[in-house]
Amino acid sequence: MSEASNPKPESETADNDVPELTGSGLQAEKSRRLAQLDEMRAKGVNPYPYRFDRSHTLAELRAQWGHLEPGSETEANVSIAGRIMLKREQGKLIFGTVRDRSSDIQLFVSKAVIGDEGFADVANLDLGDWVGVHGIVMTTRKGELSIKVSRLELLSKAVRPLPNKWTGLTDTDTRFRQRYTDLIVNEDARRAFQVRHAVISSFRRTLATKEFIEVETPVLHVEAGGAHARPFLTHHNSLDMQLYLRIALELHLKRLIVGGMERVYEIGRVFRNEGISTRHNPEFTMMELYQAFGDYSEVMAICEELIVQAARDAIGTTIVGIADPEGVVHTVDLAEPWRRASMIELIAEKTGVETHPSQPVESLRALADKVGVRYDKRWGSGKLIEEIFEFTAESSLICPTFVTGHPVEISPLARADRNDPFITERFELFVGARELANGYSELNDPVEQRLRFEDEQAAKDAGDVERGTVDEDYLRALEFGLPPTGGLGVGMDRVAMLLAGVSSIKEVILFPTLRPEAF
RNA sequence: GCACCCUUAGCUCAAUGGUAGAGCAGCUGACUCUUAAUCAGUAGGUUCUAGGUUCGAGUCCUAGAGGGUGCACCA
Repeated sequence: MSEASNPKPESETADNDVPELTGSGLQAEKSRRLAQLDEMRAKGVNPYPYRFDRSHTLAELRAQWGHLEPGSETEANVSIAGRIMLKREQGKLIFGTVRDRSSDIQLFVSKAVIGDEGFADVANLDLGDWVGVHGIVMTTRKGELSIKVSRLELLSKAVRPLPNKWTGLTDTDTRFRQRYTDLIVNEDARRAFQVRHAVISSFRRTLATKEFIEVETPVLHVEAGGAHARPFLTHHNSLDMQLYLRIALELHLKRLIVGGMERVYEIGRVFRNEGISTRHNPEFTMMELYQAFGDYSEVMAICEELIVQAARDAIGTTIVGIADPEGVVHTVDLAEPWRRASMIELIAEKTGVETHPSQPVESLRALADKVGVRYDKRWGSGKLIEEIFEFTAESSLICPTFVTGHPVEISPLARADRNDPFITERFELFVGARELANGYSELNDPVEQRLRFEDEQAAKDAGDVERGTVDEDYLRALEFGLPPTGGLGVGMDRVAMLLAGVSSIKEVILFPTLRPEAF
């Protein structure tokens, strides 16, 4: 602590023994800081104390004293804690910036106030150190709200230097691998995760007002059903059995509707063993809800309400900028009524050709050829229609759009449309050309569900690895009676992306999946 | 999986095939109202890895590693 009295000559004599203390490479820098810790311990000071009691967060401090006149000095003695982000030394004065989770504040450290020893301790602080500060609330002559420091204690030493204080950390690899560093120096990163949190908590509040019950269902599945995706495979030792990580929440949640819970939802991680892109992470977060006695139009309304409310809660507005696939940003008000259009309507809009899943595959293959969609010989009319839709129309769906009327063939868990046996009462929500949500009137006829499962199994047996199997327990549940039910699934990461205004899913997943780093 | 691009100091970035530099962070010194403080000085490099071409490679070639973007996959 008394380094003012014996500053550097000693460490320079030590240079001969500890060459790492010379220079300013990373190793030398760490050695220098670790040596400070040794000096503190030698004086009986614990450089890693157990706790610190603060009187105010920095936001509370700003709320209470944010409007002081320049040159004011209060009687208010406060204690705050945070991380040193900036330091400006000026002879017998040191200015510092401390940041906590809520805000930041300037420290005003005067040698005359804090004393020689305390002043030397402050001078020895490095950017990144955690400190607890006691002092008086004041403003400088220029009006900057500050704390005139009477005492400062180190709460934890940063042994490794922070990235550039002005440019921050921009290397994406390092940002994602060392998310802690990213969060320290990049305001935008902190903000994106605040938005994500606000979205999820908003969903929970909205659903609570509608009397939905939040549940947790298994992640380890005997059969990976509820979606078309390749699963991750794992193994349980004592049962000596193969298990899958879930690819969807759907089938367990609907069992709960059979059980009479009527309104359930789950926000949970699902896992799909597929490619990684700006829109895909192998593990991501889905919200699925099921509501008894409702159909797809009812959950469509809930979907709209959930997302509009989340926008208000997370960013305080329903107006967002949405980039189209060309990168042009469109200003969109999410509060406006969302467009509803059927898949075959949208295909007709783009191609001028009327399609329907009842048509023979040949005519749809001809259209696919015409618009340039590659297809598999095993695909039926329904799958062809979906592919044609994705290829021709999807990229133009910038404003929120409910696409409805998916063919039965591609919707094994959705109920057929009450007016058209070839399509389902299903919708997908597209915003910014990205699929955000999916919902339908749930198929509750156990006999028809078995036939659909058998079609899935046949496709899987024919080599389509993403298709499903016959889930006998789920069929048994349906045999006990699933009431009319509307179901909804929302990709929470993508909603967070939309509202945070970021273009990569990695910006809203704290620790995205990466190859392991070589150490 | 395929194509293209990137990898240089702790961080952000320079460097016609010809002695690897700067800013920030660090260190030393000056400075009692700074705000990315300023000023003077100083130190810091396995140029991602392994080969190759060349009198000479951060730069060119080959292979590999990691990352990014696009495509494929993703109902």
